[in-house]
Amino acid sequence: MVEKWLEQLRKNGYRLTEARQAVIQVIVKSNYALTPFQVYEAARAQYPALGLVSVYRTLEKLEELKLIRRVHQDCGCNAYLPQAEGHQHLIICQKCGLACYFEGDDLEDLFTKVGADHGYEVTGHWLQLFGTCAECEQK
Amino acid sequence: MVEKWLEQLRKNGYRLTEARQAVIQVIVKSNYALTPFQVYEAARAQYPALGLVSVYRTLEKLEELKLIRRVHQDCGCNAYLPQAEGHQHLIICQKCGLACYFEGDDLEDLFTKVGADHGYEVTGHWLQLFGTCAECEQK
DNA sequence: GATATAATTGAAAATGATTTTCAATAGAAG
DNA sequence: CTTCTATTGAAAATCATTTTCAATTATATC
Repeated sequence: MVEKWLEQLRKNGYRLTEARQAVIQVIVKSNYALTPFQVYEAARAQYPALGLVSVYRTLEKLEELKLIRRVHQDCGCNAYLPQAEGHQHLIICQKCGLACYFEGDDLEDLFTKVGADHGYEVTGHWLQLFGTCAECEQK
Repeated sequence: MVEKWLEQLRKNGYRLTEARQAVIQVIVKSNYALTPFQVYEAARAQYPALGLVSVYRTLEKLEELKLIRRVHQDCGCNAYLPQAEGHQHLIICQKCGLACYFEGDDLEDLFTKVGADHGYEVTGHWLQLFGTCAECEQK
């Protein structure tokens, strides 16, 4: 998976630097939305010379290549998750932050219709569920 | 409508100041999500002594009383709209920003089920549609 | 491998939005 | 009208993010 991301960077003319690899390593396999600072802290374990600025710049490129996506929440809109394949939506646990994707193909038509009923040509949507994950539910 | 909001403020022990009335007047009837600065600029037409800080403080209280809600978009997450009655979702025109609410009662069950399929107890959701409004469509 | 060159880096400064501080002001109640 | 306290606007502080810039380093070429 890391390889795929590195390949994407290379294919688009970006260099494979230590800073970028450290950032990717942290976020590529995360089930939790991470802020730039959280990525910074975690990635410094592997590459202590890393600067926070490079985290911002790397996240920007990964988002541009659609390898990650920004996650919006009440508590802030500056956290990132790996982007899912195809068209998927998020469920996020409000206790521990565990994130999980689900398919939502069947919703598209519904949204198009609802929009049309109100005079809008629907071109996109945001859907995100909040709840409690199985593990947090037990406690 | 303005009266209802003022009543809500009074009922909760807040004073009815000129600053607050100016802010309310601007946002209460808006079909467009407004940033604190946009509210500030518009409200100063009515009450020139208004400070930006008071706009922030008033928006905070209106949100707390659930009279307005924050709107998240790619271009920023600091704009506000009047809150709709009951459980409604938003459609926003990507060209002019015109916002419109629609009912979404029938979606609740679906979301609960999708969550359960992934081991989550769903407690809330965000749904927002993006598109082009009828007027912008013509151009 | 050594070299050239342009992208990338980290640190520091700048920016922009938001929050806090504080003395002055003005609602609300008596 | 007076008292009391919430609220105000201005200025300063804060926080996340972006820009600037000289030094570094990945990559292509020799």
